[in-house]
Amino acid sequence: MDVKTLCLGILCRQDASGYDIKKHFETAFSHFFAAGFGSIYPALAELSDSGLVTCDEECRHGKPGRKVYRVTEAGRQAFIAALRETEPRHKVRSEFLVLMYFAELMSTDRLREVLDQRAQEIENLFTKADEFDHRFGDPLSAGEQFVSGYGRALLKAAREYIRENRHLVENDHKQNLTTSPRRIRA
Amino acid sequence: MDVKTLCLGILCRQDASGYDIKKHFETAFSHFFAAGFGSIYPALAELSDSGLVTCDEECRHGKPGRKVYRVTEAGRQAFIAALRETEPRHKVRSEFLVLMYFAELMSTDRLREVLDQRAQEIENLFTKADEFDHRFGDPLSAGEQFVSGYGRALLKAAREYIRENRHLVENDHKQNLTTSPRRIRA
DNA sequence: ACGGTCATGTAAAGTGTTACATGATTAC
DNA sequence: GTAATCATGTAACACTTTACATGACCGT
Repeated sequence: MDVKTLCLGILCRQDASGYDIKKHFETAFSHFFAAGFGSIYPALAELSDSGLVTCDEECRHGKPGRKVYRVTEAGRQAFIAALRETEPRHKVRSEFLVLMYFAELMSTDRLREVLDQRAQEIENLFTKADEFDHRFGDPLSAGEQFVSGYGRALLKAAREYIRENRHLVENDHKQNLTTSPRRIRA
Repeated sequence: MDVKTLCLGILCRQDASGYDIKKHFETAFSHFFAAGFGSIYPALAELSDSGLVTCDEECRHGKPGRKVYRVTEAGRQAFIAALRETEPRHKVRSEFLVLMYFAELMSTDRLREVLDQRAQEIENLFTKADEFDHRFGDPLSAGEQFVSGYGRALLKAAREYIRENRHLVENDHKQNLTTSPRRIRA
């Protein structure tokens, strides 16, 4: 599922500008999807061209002019069709785990730094999740509740695991970094 | 961190062919990094060109000729440097969670199907993790243990969360899909 | 004044995915 | 015999990331 389709989905919930949509990615979608302006603005232009959304430009004396997009009936149907066809994949790409995997090739100091940084990042994500859940305004939909709880549950598991197992990599007393053992193919 | 660097890392542990490296991505790295042949083979060619690895081609009467790569001292140092400089990011891209987020726009049947599929996928990943841990041959390194345990811990959390919370989205009694409520910007 | 937020957009570069093309060997 | 696994590689395509370019408004 690409950014274009996600934008369409967000617009099925509420009218929004590109900037609003970016905010949505950073809050509601933060723990399972990322998108930058460089993906969002072209996506909105394409959606507009194909008639899946319409665009009202607010007149402002300044240059840019805030553009508020609204989904059309065709757009809504297209998104519902996309939901029917999308494979429910789930992919992780973790440089953090790569570093842990190669712990033997890293200094203890660097390992500690990386683990602390990751632990801190997890705490920040908890805070962000709290802010999202307790924002006032609309109550959370069932989907939002499920997804928010999911993120929280995995965050909790990650925090606990790191706390209890960081010693596995930190206490790894290394010999010589340049001659650490290599396996020979059988 | 790109596929090229990861290939270099894998080669710091053991000599391998492109095919072997693909296997490594599918087993040891499966829950935190993915790479296909279309990334791996060009990466190995580039590593070879820049002198970070050498290549022994096994002569075979057939055409392809298995190529076994070996890291050079320069390559080893380059990888260790990469480990020092790599930011410990951790990104998820989950179409599954996107679907859950938009549960209101999906039929209960489709939601059940998606949840069952995800649950099954998680079970498969547990099986794969077991196979990886209990393979004979080399015992797991500290890094491998940490990463394998991490994957397992998060898998467990995901399984439990889905079991206990799928009702949130499944029991969402929908009215009319085409006119479900939309929020208006404040 | 200055920093943060609001606001839009383009272009190039980087990276990965998919499909294609080929063929031997091994296990059932 | 036939399917799976072993084995390499290219080319086109899709998509995202990053850097650039611009500027108003609001709070302190």
